[in-house]
Amino acid sequence: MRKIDLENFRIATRGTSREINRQIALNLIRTHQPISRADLARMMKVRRGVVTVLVNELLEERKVFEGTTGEAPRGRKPTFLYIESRNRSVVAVDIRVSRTWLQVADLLGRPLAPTETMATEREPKRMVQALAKRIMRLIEEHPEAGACEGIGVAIPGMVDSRTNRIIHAPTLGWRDVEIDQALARATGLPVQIENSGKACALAQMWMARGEEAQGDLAFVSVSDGIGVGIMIRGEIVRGRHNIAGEFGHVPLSIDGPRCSCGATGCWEAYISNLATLSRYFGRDLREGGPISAEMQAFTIEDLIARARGGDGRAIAALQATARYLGLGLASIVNAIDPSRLYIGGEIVAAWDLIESTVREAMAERALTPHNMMTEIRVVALSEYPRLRGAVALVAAPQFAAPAVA
Amino acid sequence: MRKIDLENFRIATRGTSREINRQIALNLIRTHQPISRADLARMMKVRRGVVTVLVNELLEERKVFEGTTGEAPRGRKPTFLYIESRNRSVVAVDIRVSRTWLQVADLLGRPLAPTETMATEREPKRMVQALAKRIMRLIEEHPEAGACEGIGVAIPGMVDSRTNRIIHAPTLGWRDVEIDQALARATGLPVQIENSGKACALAQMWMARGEEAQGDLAFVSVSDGIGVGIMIRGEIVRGRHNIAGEFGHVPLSIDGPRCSCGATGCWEAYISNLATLSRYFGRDLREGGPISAEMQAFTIEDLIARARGGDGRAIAALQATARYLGLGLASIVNAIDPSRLYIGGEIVAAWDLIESTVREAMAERALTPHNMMTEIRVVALSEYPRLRGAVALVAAPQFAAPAVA
DNA sequence: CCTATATTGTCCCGGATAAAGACAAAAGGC
DNA sequence: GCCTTTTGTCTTTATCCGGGACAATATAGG
Repeated sequence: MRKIDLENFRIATRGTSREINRQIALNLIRTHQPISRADLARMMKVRRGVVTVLVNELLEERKVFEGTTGEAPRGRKPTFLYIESRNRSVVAVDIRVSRTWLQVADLLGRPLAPTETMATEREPKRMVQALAKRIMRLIEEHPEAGACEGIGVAIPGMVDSRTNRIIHAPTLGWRDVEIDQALARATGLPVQIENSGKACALAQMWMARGEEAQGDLAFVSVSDGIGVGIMIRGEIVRGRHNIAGEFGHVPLSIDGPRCSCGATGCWEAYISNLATLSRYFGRDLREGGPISAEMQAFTIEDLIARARGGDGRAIAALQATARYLGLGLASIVNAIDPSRLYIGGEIVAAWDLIESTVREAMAERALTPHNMMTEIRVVALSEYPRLRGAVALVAAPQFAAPAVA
Repeated sequence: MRKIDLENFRIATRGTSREINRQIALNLIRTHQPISRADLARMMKVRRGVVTVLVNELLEERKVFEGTTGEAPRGRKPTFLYIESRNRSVVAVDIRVSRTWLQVADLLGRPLAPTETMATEREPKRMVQALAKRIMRLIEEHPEAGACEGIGVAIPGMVDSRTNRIIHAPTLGWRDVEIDQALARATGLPVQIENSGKACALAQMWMARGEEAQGDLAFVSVSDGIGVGIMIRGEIVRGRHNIAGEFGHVPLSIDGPRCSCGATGCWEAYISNLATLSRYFGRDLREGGPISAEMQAFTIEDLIARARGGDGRAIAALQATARYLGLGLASIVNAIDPSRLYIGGEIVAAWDLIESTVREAMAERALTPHNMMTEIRVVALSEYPRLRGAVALVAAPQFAAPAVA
């Protein structure tokens, strides 16, 4: 039951019904392709006549195309409909401190070329220039991908959803930076920019099929920082300043270790990669002492390898992180009660080692038996969730529900 | 940007546009009454002809009525439209351990009779009988209120939103209890039942005017327990099992005092009335020792009175609670980024004493300057937020946006 | 009192849409 | 060759928004 926003509503006009039904049809084709007009009509519970009209419009707009004719046990054979994803591509960009990843994908998120990387320039203007150059080259090198419909950029920081400015990206050291318009000018393409946690959550919702596409979800990315994106009723939870979802800075213990945000005892201070490595090297989490050269050169992947090799201290460090991960997940579960949690980040490579600890910790604090059992899905690094998120930034709006009432 | 729920969508039919526009008109009348057809047309940016048709339907359904003619500097005088709230009433019920409150109100939440109370029976079946009897008497005693359209019940516990069963109400000691159907049978009226935090949030959103009706909000009720309700995009955040919003059991410190939920260090364990009183009486929060007879007879109102009288220990206890209240609010602000926070409960009687402490603590952990400044509104006990919430349970659905796509 | 002007509310017609059903097209079985 | 089944298109009808005309009502000014 939704209240109508009386400061910002949209009257239904003559075209509204058509718009709604066309978008439903488009989405059913997206999730069920290949599909015939007759099947569409059955799913939508309308007459085939209506579907014919809707599909004709979608064909004319080149949003779908007619493919092969299918098989039927009797009667006329159906002509299959598909989303027009040929000749329509998206460039996805994932900017992080360590490196920047790029990918060309189609509108449904399927990669059209191997993932590439480039160095991340710390100076925003130089970064935009380098990025634009790289994107143009990428597009030229892949003419088979077809016309690029836009660039999606995932950023480890807060983005103003109205102006698209980067308000603050702590790890990059960017504050109040505008890159979307500069990038759009340099490439001549529309640019969508969003916080990476929110982008990941968006992709999980839009690219899921069947059961997984249902219900609310939270995406938790465990990396240098903790990125969280929340989808409720098919929408990103943004809040007033588009900074909702910062569960990384909800405390586990208000007098816990110091966090990069200035507060103490944030979840992030317990489970970031730095926190896990610090535990292994015996660095004082609470005071945040100097980082040794040895630790500097050591990655979370190295630590996981040592844990698999039987290194007791590595195992202990991982298990401690796992426990705190589970305790924090319980906070999300109690606050949002999502249907599913997605976990990404380097640490999922050790999921088989930590899963039981995570679940136990979560069960400790989850309020109800149902809550304790909340499904957890691991998103492997090889799935490039942030790049998929960046694709979704461009692709999802084309399939979104029309705003009405 | 919303994703269409493909398992549960609604096609637009011939009547859909009309349904949408009629509901927009109804809501504009609700928030702007008295209002003329011509003004409605201007607000909706449609021709007056369309409004005439919509309003005629609303008149026929007895949802609005034509009142006096207004004044105009020139030209034909407008006939004002009003929501039909005469002859349509709601019975609101707020069940709590200590007592049960009742009120008769009109559809817009305006009280039609003084609030009444009755004892709360601990046995559900007996409670339903007593409640039904009391409600029938209340309706008989107030024939001027008009036909009762339903009973709204606010409960300090978790309610299954599908079946309307009370899953667990810890303070009442109820577990898996069904009272809505029994109450409906006994009274012959439709019954809506909901968690009191969610009901309060619903009322704040639906009964607000102007600026206050905009944006997302969270309602925090500080009492025996901590009830939280969250409204995002005009909808209650329910989650999968209708238990979302339990920020009361998000920790401030995982090794903090024991909480009634079984976990330790929950926000509730720091700021519930019991926690504040325990601080005053020097009772060990961490171990949760026995409650002295003196403390048993002492209420939070008594403590506030002593603080106002200059009792240093009372002031300290209140300030400690205020600080923890602010720290927990920061969690909500970081997680949801609402436009406004509403605070209810007995402690708001001391708001002038604790406000600065609350805001300082909130600022300590809020992530951005904007976040720190999140508006806080105090809801006095005399406004009976839970009763208003119970009214909203019955009234709001009549004004809700039609579910489409 | 009459006229011009302004405002409100109603009515009618045209174009767009969904609903229902008829019809053509296509394929297999007897 | 005819019947049945299935797909997809086309036509008709009722509903609804969009636009404009028009009546009703009130004020200002001569």
